[in-house]
Amino acid sequence: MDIKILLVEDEPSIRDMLAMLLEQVGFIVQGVPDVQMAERCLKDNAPSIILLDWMLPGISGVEWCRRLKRDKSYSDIPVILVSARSEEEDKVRGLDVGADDYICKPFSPKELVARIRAVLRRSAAPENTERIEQKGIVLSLDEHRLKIDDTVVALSPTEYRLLEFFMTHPDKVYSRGQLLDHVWGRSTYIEERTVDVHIRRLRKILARFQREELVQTVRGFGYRFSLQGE
Amino acid sequence: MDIKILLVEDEPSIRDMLAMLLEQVGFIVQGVPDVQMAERCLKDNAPSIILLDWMLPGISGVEWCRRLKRDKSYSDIPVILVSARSEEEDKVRGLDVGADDYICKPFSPKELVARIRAVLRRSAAPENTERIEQKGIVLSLDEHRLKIDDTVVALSPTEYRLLEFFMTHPDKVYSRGQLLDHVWGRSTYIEERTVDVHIRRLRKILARFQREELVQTVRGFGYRFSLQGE
DNA sequence: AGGTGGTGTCACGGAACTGTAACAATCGAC
DNA sequence: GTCGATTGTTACAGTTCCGTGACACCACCT
Repeated sequence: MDIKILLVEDEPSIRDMLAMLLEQVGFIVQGVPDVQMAERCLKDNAPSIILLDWMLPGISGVEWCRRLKRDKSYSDIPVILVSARSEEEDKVRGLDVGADDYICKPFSPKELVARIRAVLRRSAAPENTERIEQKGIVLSLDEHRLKIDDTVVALSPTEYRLLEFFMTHPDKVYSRGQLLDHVWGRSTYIEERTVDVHIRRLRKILARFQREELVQTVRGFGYRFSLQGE
Repeated sequence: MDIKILLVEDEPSIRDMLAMLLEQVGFIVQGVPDVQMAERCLKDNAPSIILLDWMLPGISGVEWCRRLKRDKSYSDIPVILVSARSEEEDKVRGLDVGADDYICKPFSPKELVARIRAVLRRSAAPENTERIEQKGIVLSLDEHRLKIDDTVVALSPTEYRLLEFFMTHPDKVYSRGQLLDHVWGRSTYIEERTVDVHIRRLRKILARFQREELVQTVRGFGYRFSLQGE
């Protein structure tokens, strides 16, 4: 899961330093010096979060933040305001422009990273409160628990995701590549044969409850989770 | 049904801004600069909720909150404490004093409104009594006390809040990040692994009463407080 | 000042998980 | 039936994840 940060900071030395720091932690950083450039990146790159300097030449960061948050199409991108001044008035004004967090220079790298993670964590994840039931197999997503015939069954994370995907997409054939995309996530590079092994592991578990036939092989294409027998 | 907010904040600019913000959302706001004025409003207006600045001239917000919560006739009015960043560490004390929630400047308007609604919803719900009981474990919320098998057990504030959260949200998996949000509060930036340590401490206490299995690890996702065994 | 309890962080080690290779079994076309 | 292609199965090593104890720091109390 790639996280793209749009870093808006006019002072080149600071910008570069921050970019380096953030890339080192694993983020993908696009650094720009002003709001004009930032707006272009916004459309092209769809950043996950914006790190925005308070003071900027031309349109200030605060002002841009306010506009962003008013704009329906961008208001859900979290913004962290970065301020040089550490004084009261900033905090006060920080309130009403809709920034999701606020950090004052000087700050420690650790604090910055932690705050970015916290903001991202918060803005993501509307709570998942579903419950899938098929053939006596009950997957309750919020409890993260699998029950077959009223018996609790332990699953490894991958097995769980694989089964979840199958149960939400029954009776349809998926190639190994598609399964990798959906269960492992797009940007992973894994041997397709690995899917076979996980299918095997899942089957082994289902076999304990005479549900082996649910996961079917479609030779030459992939696998299918079939509710109607055969 | 109109919701009346009593806003206690000494700094006029902040007070006005908050008042405007809240009125815009549809609340009725009465803003006052200190505790003396606040007490008068309390009697005249019967506010639905109090938004209380931490630092106030004369009697501090914290102190007043403590008194309010001791006073039977007012203890059921919910209080949200508002604190400047520098006082962030005092969060624990804030909740110990009986405040229903706590929010740090700077915060987004969205967050503030969300918290007000959440607190109101919570205090309106009749199910939120001052007592939670599960499996022989009794949390008396008003006393901040824990009893297991009729034995009083000492808990640190964090342990208490963690257990309280678990007991009010049983059988559901929470990631470390979600636990940080709910138990430590948003606007904290703490290492996620710290959650592990507190889980460990809580388990250690529960183990003294053969309740270890209540707190379960869900590998790759988080933790769960499970009432149904296994 | 010194003591105490609470808290966040770190480092270490062990356990669980997972990808891969290697081999066995099966299928389908001829 | 034979043969190549495809899939099933197993073992194993590398990696990730989690539990645990230790420790430093801070607020508070005496």
